[in-house]
Amino acid sequence: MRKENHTTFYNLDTDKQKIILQSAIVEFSRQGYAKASCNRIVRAAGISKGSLFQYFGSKEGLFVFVCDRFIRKVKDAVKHADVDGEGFFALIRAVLISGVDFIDSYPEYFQIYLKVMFEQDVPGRGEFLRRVCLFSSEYLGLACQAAQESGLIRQDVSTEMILFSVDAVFDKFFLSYAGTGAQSLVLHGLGQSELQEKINELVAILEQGLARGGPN
Amino acid sequence: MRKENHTTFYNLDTDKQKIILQSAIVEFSRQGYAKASCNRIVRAAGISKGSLFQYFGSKEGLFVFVCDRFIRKVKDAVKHADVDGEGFFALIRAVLISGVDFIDSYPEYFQIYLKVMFEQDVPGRGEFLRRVCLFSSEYLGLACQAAQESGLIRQDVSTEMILFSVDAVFDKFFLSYAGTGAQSLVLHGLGQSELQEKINELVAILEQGLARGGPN
DNA sequence: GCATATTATGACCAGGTGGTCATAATACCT
DNA sequence: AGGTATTATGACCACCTGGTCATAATATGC
Repeated sequence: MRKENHTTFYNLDTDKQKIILQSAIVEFSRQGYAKASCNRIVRAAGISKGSLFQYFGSKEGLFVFVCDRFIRKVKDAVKHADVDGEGFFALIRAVLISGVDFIDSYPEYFQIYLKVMFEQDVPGRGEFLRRVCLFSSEYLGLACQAAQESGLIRQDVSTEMILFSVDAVFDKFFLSYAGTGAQSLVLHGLGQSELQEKINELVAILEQGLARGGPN
Repeated sequence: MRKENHTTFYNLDTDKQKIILQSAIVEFSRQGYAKASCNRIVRAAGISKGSLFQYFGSKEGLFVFVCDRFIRKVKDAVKHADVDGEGFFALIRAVLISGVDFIDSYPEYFQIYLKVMFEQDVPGRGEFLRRVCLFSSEYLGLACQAAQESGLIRQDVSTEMILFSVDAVFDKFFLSYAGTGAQSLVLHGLGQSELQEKINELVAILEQGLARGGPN
């Protein structure tokens, strides 16, 4: 594998950089890693194959480059998410809303994330997932623990299982919103207020459970 | 595409049939549809390429054949699942347990299901998922509705969202159990009693919610 | 034993893949 | 303008893919 030369890539017009990156992102988001074709990427970007390999060295190098950009976007999104109100369930709401925002802003990136999640032999898969999910396992995990300790949520089940339940709801919610798979619940294309209504229902269930009767 | 000839396949020794099928199942479970290689399958099965195409006509034909077997196993599993006890949450427990049983019995089939779930351009994907998930969308959906109507579970949220929540927990539970992805909760390799304990916790959360205090 | 029908085989095909590299084009400096 | 360093290009490579088919092997019927 020839060594990549990111410098040459960065010397390009910003527009051309964007076109190339976007072509790669679209291809990876549609095909995942293994099925993605460098030929299609260069065709879409309007550059020669030699150039692509000059910039990124290999298919793997290009993919890692794209993933780095992705991670950067995720970090930005997490940083700028603001929790509206106090308490554990306000946090849950905030995460749901900022997740939806992220999918709206970068739908292709989200697709790449999903593809990588369920594809084997993707270069850097482990590290990539770890970094993307860092939020869940660390930030959210700590939040659950803190909420338990301060008595905001029940203490008679393990923090592990609390986090698991919250994650489960998040995962399926975002998956439904992105419209992937044969989902029963249609979230994609809903208006702001309708979506808010769905979130309220979901948090109500998470908070008070499915059993009959109110929260107390 | 030459027409397939299942008859010729069925005329084979039962053992040879099993070897061929198993080779295909293993390949599809590891690689999904697109990445799966007919060459690898025939090599693993110890038959010639021509024979495989004689039996099944095409890669797609082979895949559909494998999927049919899968569907049959799912139907059997659903049929033989017995609900221990009464009420909505006994049903939830039963589904979790029989799901775990299925994954133990047919781990490769479950992997194929996961792969198909998140892969595009898989022949018969839509119908396959519909048939596998028929249980969720129909049986379980009706059960939720019935439980609401008879007052077993709360009525102030939509049936749709109830089913959504239950599905979310199921999906992540089975995914964790199968050990796919970078899961925080380790379920795979747990003993019977430890697993039962996890299920109890999970159902408790589903039933009573995360908020402080008991179910009433 | 012979003739016929069925089944097995793998060399072969067109097309796609990631990757290379001699050559051409361009930019830059004096 | 001339010379040098950088960048762009696409024909080409080895390899793999799903699929075919003439031929060989085998089973069957008489």
